[in-house]
Amino acid sequence: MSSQDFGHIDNVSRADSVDALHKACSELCENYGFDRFIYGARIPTSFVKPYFIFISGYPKEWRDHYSRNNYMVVDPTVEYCAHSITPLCWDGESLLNTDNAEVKRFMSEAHDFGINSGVSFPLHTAQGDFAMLSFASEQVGVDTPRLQRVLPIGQLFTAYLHESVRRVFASDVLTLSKVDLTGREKECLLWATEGKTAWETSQILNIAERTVTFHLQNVQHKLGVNNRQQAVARAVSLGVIEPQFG
Amino acid sequence: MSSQDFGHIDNVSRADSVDALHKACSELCENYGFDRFIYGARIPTSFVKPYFIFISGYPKEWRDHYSRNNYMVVDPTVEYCAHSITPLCWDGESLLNTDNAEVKRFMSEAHDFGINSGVSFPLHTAQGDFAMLSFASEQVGVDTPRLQRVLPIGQLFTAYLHESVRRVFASDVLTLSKVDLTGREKECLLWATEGKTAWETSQILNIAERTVTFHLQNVQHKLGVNNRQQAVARAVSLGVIEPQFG
DNA sequence: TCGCTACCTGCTATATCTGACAGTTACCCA
DNA sequence: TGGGTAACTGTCAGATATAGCAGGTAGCGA
Repeated sequence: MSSQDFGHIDNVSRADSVDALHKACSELCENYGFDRFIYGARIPTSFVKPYFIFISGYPKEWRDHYSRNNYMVVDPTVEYCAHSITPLCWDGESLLNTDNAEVKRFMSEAHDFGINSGVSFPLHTAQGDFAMLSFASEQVGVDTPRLQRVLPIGQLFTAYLHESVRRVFASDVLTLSKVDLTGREKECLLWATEGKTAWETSQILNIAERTVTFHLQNVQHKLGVNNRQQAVARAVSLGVIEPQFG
Repeated sequence: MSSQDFGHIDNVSRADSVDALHKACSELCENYGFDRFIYGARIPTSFVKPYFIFISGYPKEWRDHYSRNNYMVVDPTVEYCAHSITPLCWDGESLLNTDNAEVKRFMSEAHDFGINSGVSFPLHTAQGDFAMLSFASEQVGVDTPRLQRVLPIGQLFTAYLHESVRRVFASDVLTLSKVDLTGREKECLLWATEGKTAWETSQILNIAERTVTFHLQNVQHKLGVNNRQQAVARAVSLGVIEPQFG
């Protein structure tokens, strides 16, 4: 861990364009002796069709092949990162020892594009975002010293990177979580997530049942959804409401 | 970043008891010149009454005072970490400059217990857990070099720590997310989160409306919930279903 | 062959939600 | 004083969910 690493963190924090973000990743990647990097994020705009953001330092041909074949659902590093919080050190060699034919094919094709080993950093946010940053090497087999060096800064860098991505990609999709509900709306929604009916909630809050449905209707409109269960799903996944501390 | 740091990571990864977890945190804390540490996690067993886990190296009196006053909802570090992904370096001095009287009181009371500055590492998981690890110092004002040293390893350590916590605290609350739904059940649930009615889902999946409600009923029973909206809320917050990659 | 699981379907009665009607009260700020 | 917002309430019709009844098929392993 050198003070130079904070230069990388600074750079990515200050980045104000996609190019600057790309450059920051690229520099860190190179600095730690990796050949390629790729960052990907999944924003839960919808469960069926979420929004994806990529910043790629991978070969374009491999990226095209990857998306054409919908490899996101096959890629074992994605599978791991989507459900974990600690970095994954991987190498094609050992991942080939799988009984899953699809994964096997995937890894051998990655090999053809010079992706042989690397490390992936998973990230999850309170707003339901899932992101990961991977550094890849042409080198076959694990290089423990290099991995040990990159692990701490990589984990930290990924967090700052994603923060900047949300800032730079200030598009509509990312402002969805900025719906602000009133206190009552949140309360009614909270009890709805707990499986209470409008009548039950009315008893809890000491108001009329009609009032509860009124607030929940307003929530539905604000979130732009069809019905109560979608409102609940959205609110939970976007972190609009969260488990209580009190 | 020294190779000794991986000793800390190793220790926490291998920990098989609360004491061992406590020891691992304590050692890292001391190693980086901090006086106190505390780890807290919120498990979304319920939105109204989630489950909390603490591993505390804070003074017992302060902890008691803290929980008696329900300071979790006041503590600005908790507020920050609950919604962010990057570490927070804080010092009582600057946090006293707030217009919020409650926060002001909180910080000055923390000061009385020797909590004057520190750093907090937030963590969020795909299973909806929120956790944070804080290191605190009696020293007033920020010590930049020390912070720069601890930032990378702290972020990484927090991830491994939380992973171990979930392993060690293998109680019922943590196994809730292990409900396994059948393929059809997940599909029906997925469309329910998208605001589709049972009839609409039946059209999408080319099955009878009755079959959709049948699967959703099974989901409700498996999750042990009262109705569809609670099923949706639970499934989303526990990560039982997630935004699609395909 | 038996038991288990996933998956599928029909009927009925009641509970609940949804949407559109039409309001009232209180508070804060310009 | 007017305008905005949050909170609150009522009625009614139609859509949807819930809960119980009672089934059927196909595949898989003991």
